[in-house]
Amino acid sequence: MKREIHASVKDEQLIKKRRSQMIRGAVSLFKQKGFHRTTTREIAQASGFSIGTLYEYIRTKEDVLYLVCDSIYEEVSERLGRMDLDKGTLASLKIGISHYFKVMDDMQDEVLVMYQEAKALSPEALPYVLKKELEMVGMFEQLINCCVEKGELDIGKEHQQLLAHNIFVQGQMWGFRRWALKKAFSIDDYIKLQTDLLFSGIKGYQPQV
Amino acid sequence: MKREIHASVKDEQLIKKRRSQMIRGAVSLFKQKGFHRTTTREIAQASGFSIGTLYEYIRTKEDVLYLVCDSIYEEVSERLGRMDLDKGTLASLKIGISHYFKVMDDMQDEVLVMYQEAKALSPEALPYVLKKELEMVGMFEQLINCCVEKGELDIGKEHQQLLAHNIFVQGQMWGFRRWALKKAFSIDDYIKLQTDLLFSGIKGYQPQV
Amino acid sequence: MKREIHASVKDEQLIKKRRSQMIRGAVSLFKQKGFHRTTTREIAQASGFSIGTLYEYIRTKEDVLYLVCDSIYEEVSERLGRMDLDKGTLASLKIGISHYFKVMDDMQDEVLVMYQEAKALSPEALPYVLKKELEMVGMFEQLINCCVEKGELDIGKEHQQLLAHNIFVQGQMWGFRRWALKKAFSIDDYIKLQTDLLFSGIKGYQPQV
Amino acid sequence: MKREIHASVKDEQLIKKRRSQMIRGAVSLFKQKGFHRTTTREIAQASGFSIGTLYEYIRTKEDVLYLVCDSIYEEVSERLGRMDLDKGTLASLKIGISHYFKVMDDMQDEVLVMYQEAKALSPEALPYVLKKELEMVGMFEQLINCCVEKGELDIGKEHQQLLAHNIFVQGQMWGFRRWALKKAFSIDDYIKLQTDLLFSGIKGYQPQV
DNA sequence: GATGAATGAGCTTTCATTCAT
DNA sequence: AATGAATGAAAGCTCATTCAT
Repeated sequence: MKREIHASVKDEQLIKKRRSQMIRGAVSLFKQKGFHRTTTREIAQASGFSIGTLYEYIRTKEDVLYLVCDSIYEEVSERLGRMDLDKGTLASLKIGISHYFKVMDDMQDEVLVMYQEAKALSPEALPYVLKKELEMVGMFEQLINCCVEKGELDIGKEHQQLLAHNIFVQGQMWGFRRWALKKAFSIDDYIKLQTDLLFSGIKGYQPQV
Repeated sequence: MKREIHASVKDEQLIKKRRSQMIRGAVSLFKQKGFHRTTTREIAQASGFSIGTLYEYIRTKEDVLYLVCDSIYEEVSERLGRMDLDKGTLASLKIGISHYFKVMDDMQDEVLVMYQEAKALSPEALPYVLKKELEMVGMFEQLINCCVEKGELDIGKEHQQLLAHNIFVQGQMWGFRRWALKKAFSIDDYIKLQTDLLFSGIKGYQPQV
Repeated sequence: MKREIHASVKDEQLIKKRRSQMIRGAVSLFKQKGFHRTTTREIAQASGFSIGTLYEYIRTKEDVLYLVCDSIYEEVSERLGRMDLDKGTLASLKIGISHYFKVMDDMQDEVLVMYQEAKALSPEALPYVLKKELEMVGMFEQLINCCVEKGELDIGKEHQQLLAHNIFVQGQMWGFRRWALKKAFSIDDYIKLQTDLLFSGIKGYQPQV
Repeated sequence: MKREIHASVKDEQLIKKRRSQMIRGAVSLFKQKGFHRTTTREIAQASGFSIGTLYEYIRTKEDVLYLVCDSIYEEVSERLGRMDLDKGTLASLKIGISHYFKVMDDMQDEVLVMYQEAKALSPEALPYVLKKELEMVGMFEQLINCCVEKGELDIGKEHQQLLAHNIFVQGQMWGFRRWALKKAFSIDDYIKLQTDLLFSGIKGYQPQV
């Protein structure tokens, strides 16, 4: 599933180093002007090497986008992976959400970039990215499901699944709607308020059958 | 605030007609390939006229995007505007949400386009679009606030505001995450489940101070 | 030699009127932005009618340039034609020059336009314009030649011919170098000084054989 | 004052070479069809490289015109600069004029191009070109002024200034009126006759006060 | 392994001209 | 006779990609 991006250069160490320079440069450019308005020359320059060198490590401009997206998911996954998914307490769920939201806050720019540019990936690369997303949603589903199994939570399968999506989107939302949210809330406010809404719902309401 | 897009043609009736052809054509193309990968010639062709004619009704390619975004907001606003915002019952809030989600379902393609391409608008056009978004979020805030004032709901100002954002984003989410959601839910499922989650929260949870 | 510019309209009176509107509008535009940077739409607008009407009175954009050039020559010729070419006195030559320079001063804009844009005429139209120029140079030659024949002047055929060219060009020069000349001289200064230089030459010089 | 034309290429040697190819190609095209009727593709082709390469060495089509004008002035200035401006004898003035006219003869095409197209330069570039012209006129003024100071010539400041302009324009005139002058004169005839007219004036004339 | 000059397909936009009304 | 909407060839310019050094 994971696409191997072709490099002409053999030295794996070097590839890693150059690509990391590349990703850093590209994220900063994509953030400012988006993928389409950024030229390969600019990416090369921001990466600290020449256009010729850039093409020693990728085959097409889209490869850069893929590398960027991949690296972002990698980092998010990695940071979320540290959570204990199987505790099965509401407290641990709450901690998980809070942790995720904080990661999203740290990676605002990256999230924004991915959010806006991922659709520019080719039809071959897109599925991999979407799969990664589902994996992450899956983490929240697992977190929630454990609570249900431990009897801490009483919601159906479908509610669980949608809840996981909601949490995931609310994390991203902090990134892509920050033009509106940041005016009103700090990240800590945001975490507190979202948690309240998620957990307590709206008082007095009874779901109808 | 609203930008007037310049047309060389004088006949207002005709401008309206041609622009609506243009928007229809453009939405369908942007949906498939995005704004940047769509050429002006393709837009002209999809609109049913020549490239020369296209430019009689706009000045730049970006004008097309603006017209598309504007028309989408116009339609969404118009359809939401029919809701009764001041009833102040939970039932009316629920109906409002359901109504909004259904509009989002009807306009999936348009929403997706706007969602992904709005950021390609120039810095001059963007504020207008964002303002429109806030207006719509504002509608939900009002809907919620009425319930609070009528004593049907007991949540603070900030929770109200964030709740409005959440509802708004959940509507869009049905459009931009349909690759994942549609597999699991119909729009009616989606409405039912989201309403449940919004209103009942997660049973057993007590917000901490 | 003179090109008939085709008009779809029959009424000769009207053709004359419309074309004169056209020339007035075009001169003012060509002056500002040159022939190539002026659009036919602008010409139509400046003439007070629609683009469709413009094309009822010409066949191509170049026709407008031709009409402009022709009308300028017409006016210059007509005004110069009033001079008495056969008096044969130095005084009358001086008067002729002064008269011509004043015409050039009155018609600065037109002269500038013609000067800069005539070369844009098609190979078919150019000869007519050049012929007109030679006619005008010919007037000065005649003026000079009369003086020679009356014994007022003692210069050879070739000197006569070149002198006529010089006078002609010095008239135009007042138009096309006004960015430099106007800073230093009024038109009356200019006439006085040029006449001095033309007639007295440089004191103390003896032409060598 | 002098505009630096931007090049993407860094090798200064190469820039020089390519631009000289470019100027040669462009002059030949501008001569035939003028600046506006010449396309950038044609310029590239005439220069011996691709359109892409052309734009590595300039930013806009107008840059080509500027480079052409600049190079012409450079060459004319350089060749005139070799004259001894401070000798102060009529003979040296005569030699200067003759030298200048010969330069103009050698550079007929270039002069014609500059003459007809310079006005197409942008308002930012034009002043530089005009300044160059005044510098060259200034050379003749100096040449003349030395003669006056050495007592070889007896004309006032204003006559000196205008005389310099006349000489300058007569040089250009050999280029831009060659359609008429070449029929009658060789360059040597032209030099001889113009010198006669300039220096001896018209016999028998007495300037009036 | 690094460089950057060269390439040309392809893009947006303009505008002279036509023709149905 | 007048109008102005429609047309599309053609223009200027960009930029992803290649490849000789």
